[in-house]
Amino acid sequence: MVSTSRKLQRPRSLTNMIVERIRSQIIEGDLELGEFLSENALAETYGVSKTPVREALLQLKQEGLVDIHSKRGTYVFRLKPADLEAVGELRTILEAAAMDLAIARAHAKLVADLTDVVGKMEAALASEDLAAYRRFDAAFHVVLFRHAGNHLLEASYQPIAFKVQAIRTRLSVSGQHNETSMEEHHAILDAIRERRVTEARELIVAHIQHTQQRYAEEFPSIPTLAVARAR
Amino acid sequence: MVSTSRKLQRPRSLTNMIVERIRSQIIEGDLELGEFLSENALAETYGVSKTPVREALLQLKQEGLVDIHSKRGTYVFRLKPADLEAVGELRTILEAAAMDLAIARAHAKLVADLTDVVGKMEAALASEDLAAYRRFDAAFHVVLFRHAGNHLLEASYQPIAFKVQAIRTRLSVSGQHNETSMEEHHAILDAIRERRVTEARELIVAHIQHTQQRYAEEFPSIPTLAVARAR
DNA sequence: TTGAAATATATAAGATACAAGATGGAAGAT
DNA sequence: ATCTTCCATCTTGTATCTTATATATTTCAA
Repeated sequence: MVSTSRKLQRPRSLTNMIVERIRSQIIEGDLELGEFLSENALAETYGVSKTPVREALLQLKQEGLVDIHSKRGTYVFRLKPADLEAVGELRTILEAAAMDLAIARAHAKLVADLTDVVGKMEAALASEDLAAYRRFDAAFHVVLFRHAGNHLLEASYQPIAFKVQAIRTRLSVSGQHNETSMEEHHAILDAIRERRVTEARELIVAHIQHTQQRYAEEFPSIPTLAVARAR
Repeated sequence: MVSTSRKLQRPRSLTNMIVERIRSQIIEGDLELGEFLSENALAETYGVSKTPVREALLQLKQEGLVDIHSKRGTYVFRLKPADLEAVGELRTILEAAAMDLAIARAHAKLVADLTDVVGKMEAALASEDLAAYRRFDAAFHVVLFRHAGNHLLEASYQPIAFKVQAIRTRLSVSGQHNETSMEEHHAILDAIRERRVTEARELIVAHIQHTQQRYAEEFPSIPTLAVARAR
């Protein structure tokens, strides 16, 4: 009995591992928007056959991270202005609902977890670790869903959650942005803690809309059209 | 120039065809809840190899219609009482939002399409074609999303839409049910037509909750646990 | 008789091989 | 010079074959 809490780490399937790696490359910005993803190349890169690669790409398609064109190939998703709006709108709908439910059903745990996450966001911001800040920002919103007590609602958020992360990576370059974001998260947490439900909902809706608006302003500057068909 | 509007019907992939066939079998009740779906058997049944079958099952998993247990097999989803509640809750959230948006963005088309669908529901009910009634009932709700002008919102509904259909097939046996349902759809359509937005939202929320409640009452009588592991 | 370990079998997961559609450029016709 | 057609090539889509794992069954010992 050497380790006390080793999870017995059941090896995940190759497909899952590849999904996670490609997804994180898209989220972190290591792959460009619109970049071509060759099954053969990916299989070779990861030292596996095309089968798990294909299945991974299929799953990423469901998550909205890649576009598969029949018999032509798979490409990292591209961001059109309309998508940005659609994402913001859907986030507003889902997150507001999730927050209501979470406050009603698991207030104590919700507050505890959010407080924890906000603390980590503070720390990341202080040490200027932007990648970490983005991850905790994502975690904040995921926590809302986790405590909403409806796994289907959580599942609905999943696809756009990744897309939101990918967008965030590519658009949040200005320093001002994160300062404002941090304040907004604090305000939301405070409202939740004190069960000011309507105010909390208004704050989170406003937060999402601010975020979308800032992104929309930066939008023209990003290389949406970058294709980078490297060979 | 023989035919004027033949679409040149590009043949879909085998995977898509199989997805559609299995999905419809689940929705229509030809496959029992919890029934085992063997890759080998399906491949043989449809006269294809296991690859497209696997990819089809993967997609059906995303739609929540099957559960895949790693290395053990794939089963038609099972309905637990908690799922029923979760589905209803999520429907409430999404459909209310979709309706608001659709009324704001495409009122004329929305009213036209809903009127059409309600007419067909009426006809199906009159001729006691229950299967058709269920399809148009599903169509009614899909129309709301189609006109909401947010393809991500529509995509969010997709997974539970099929599940709702599958549930409906298995639970709506009482005649009374459909009469009431018909009336509710009429009321919703009227409210939408006259742009009584809040009322329309209340009506559709109530409609969904009624539906869930009726299902919950019938629930004990259905063979959720039916496994039917035929060999 | 009971319980644990060994073994058998069924099943999916993955690798490899092959077929077929999509694309772009070259060659030929106008 | 420009447009069309054909063909080479690239890429996915599908089939077949092999391996690994989970579960049931059997066997053997206590």
